[in-house]
Amino acid sequence: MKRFGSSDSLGALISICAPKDATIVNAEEKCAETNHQGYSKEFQAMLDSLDQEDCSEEFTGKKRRLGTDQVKALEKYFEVENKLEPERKAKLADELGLQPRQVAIWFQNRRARWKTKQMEKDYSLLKANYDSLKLSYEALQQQNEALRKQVKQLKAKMCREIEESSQSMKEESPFSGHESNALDHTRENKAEFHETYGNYAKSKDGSSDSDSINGVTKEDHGKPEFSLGPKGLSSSSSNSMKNWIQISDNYSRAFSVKICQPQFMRMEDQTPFSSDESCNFFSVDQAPTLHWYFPEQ
DNA sequence: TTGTGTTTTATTGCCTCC
DNA sequence: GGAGGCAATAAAACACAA
Repeated sequence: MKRFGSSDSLGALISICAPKDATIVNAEEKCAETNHQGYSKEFQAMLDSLDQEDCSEEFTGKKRRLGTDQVKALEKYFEVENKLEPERKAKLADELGLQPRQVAIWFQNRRARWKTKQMEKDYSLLKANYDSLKLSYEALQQQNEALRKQVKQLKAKMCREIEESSQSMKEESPFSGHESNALDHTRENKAEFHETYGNYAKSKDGSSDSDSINGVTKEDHGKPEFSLGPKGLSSSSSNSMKNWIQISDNYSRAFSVKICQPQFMRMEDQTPFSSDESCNFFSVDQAPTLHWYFPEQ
């Protein structure tokens, strides 16, 4: 039933369309039937009463388009249900004066068209979503870029400030010479300090040096001012030394602790110095290290 | 009128389901 | 194995610009 070529279709057409109560018959079928002999008088009379206009078009075996009303009716049925039950198909074919096969083919083609349109709709929807997403992405990218620039500027500014403060400390330092000289001076001064202040502590209460820390007794902590010793260092230079030590101490607390513990943080994330932007402010050439301050470490 | 692109109808071959 | 669906395709009908 499903398979028939164009030669078969005429025979199938004739066999199908021996209508008992058909009111509408396709012109193609009508013409075919007209040419066929052996129908009852009643059927022949019905055929004769059919629209002569349609029959005047000689059937050439070519395709014919469905009528507007037929298409409208089929569309209406398609809206309700896009697949046909065999009974419904037969009924519809009967109502519209078409072969059941024609109805089936029409539905099949209609489903194909619907699918294509649906795919186009889906594509448009997806494209719209994609475009919207792309716009958001680009906006975020621009925002990201602006923030990166800002971070870069802030890093540079911070570096400059650190460099400036480092420079000012360098100028303020009593050890303007090479670091090794500074270290020598420090050791020398420390020895003097030990000698002088240690003796002072001993002479004061006769106690041993055990209560003193690096020559400074517990009681001496918090003293507003003290002298490093009578030999070689004046009062003003010792003040300067004390200030330098204080500044350096604060400085090391403020920066070196973080910088010397890279295992706890990502430098590029948590310090203003990325690997390529580091100011190297602890380098020998630029600023004094604090080795001299704790030579035993 | 004609060439060309689009739409519609119909066929074919393959697949799945019962 | 038959019925029916689907994808691919052929071919006719139609629309329209040149």
